[in-house]
Amino acid sequence: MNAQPLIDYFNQFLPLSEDEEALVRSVFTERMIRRRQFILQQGDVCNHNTFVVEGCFRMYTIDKKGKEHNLQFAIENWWVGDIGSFHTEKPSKLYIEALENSIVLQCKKEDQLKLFVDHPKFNQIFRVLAENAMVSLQDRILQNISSTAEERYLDFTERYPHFFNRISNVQIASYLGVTPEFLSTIRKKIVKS
Amino acid sequence: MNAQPLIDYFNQFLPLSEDEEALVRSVFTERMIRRRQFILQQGDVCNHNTFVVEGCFRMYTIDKKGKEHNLQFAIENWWVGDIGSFHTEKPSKLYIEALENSIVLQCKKEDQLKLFVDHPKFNQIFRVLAENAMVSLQDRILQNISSTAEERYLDFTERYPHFFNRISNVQIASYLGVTPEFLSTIRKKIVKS
DNA sequence: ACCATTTCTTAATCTACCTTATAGGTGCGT
DNA sequence: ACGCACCTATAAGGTAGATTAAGAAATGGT
Repeated sequence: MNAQPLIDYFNQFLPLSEDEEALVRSVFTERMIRRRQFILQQGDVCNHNTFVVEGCFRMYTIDKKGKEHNLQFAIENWWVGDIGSFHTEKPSKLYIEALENSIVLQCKKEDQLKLFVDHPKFNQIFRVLAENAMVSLQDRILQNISSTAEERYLDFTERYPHFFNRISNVQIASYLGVTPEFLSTIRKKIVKS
Repeated sequence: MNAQPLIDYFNQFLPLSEDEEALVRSVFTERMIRRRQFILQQGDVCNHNTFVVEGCFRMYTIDKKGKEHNLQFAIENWWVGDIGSFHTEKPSKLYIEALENSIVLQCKKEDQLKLFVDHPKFNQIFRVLAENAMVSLQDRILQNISSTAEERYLDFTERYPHFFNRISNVQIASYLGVTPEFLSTIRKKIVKS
């Protein structure tokens, strides 16, 4: 079990003491997830907070018409989980599925609370993480209500160049909120110009 | 100067000690904002975190074509501010404008940091606030990529019934990402059915 | 090495939503 | 009472993007 990537990650924000590092090691457990495997399914309560060490995930929902809509991708050094369900302990509306064979570090809800109580520094780290997430979510909303699909696609390729060659266009289309067919015509138009 | 609404608000999350209440009183200052007045303009750095005691605000951006797009409204007991700019101290792309004569409580960046350092409890409160905000932002993104304008409007009226009679349809249309004309036809259709 | 599945593309038709324009309504200041 | 600014409604024509269908290319499992 190797929690080092997560400890390195935390140290970027705020250097951890030996104690705190030990606590992280004791609280997070490593798991291998195979491609197509789910770590959360609609109807389940999200009991774990998940840090991606290696691999790739998508978090999505299925609407009344049966269509999937990607809310978020997560690769190395990203967090993934349904925070709403995690907090309220209500059933999630989301699925989280591995797009590649992956390695994650997971922490149960009660253990994460222990982290916050015993070492307030983690409150600060997770506050900053949540605030950063807010900023990018706000950006994305602004984009959704103010840009065309083409502009959103171009921005996506610039903002997430590593996702781009790793995630299929079907998944990217679902993230951008367009059909794969229309993404295809967008791509053709961009290549031409 | 009356910080009681804010103190009541904090107490809902986590009861404050006398010390902490005093700190809140010393760190937040009251301001009256008149209708049409701005508390943030594009290009300025967002130096304050703002809690709305009374009144109503909208936070919006202006795109390259000169169109306004509402990102958020804020009424009593809501926070408003550009967190991205607040953190990075980079110029904001956003405007925050009062839609009604309003009363707010504001706190400077360095004072808020003091709050976090002196009383870690505020780290926890603001972590929970940020996480809650994340959840509703995620919901909104899912809605934007999966629903029609009519569905989004109906959801808005259910989710925010108090906004609804207080904010003009022009502003609501801008929040939903449609033109006021199209919102008008949506409303007509809903009344009919 | 093979078949099955998924992925990408192209094209025709269709719909949600935008644009522009016009007109009536409502509140507010003087 | 009047004019002015702002908000809402209606309608015609236009465009971004959806839907359906069908074929080609790539990928994966066994």
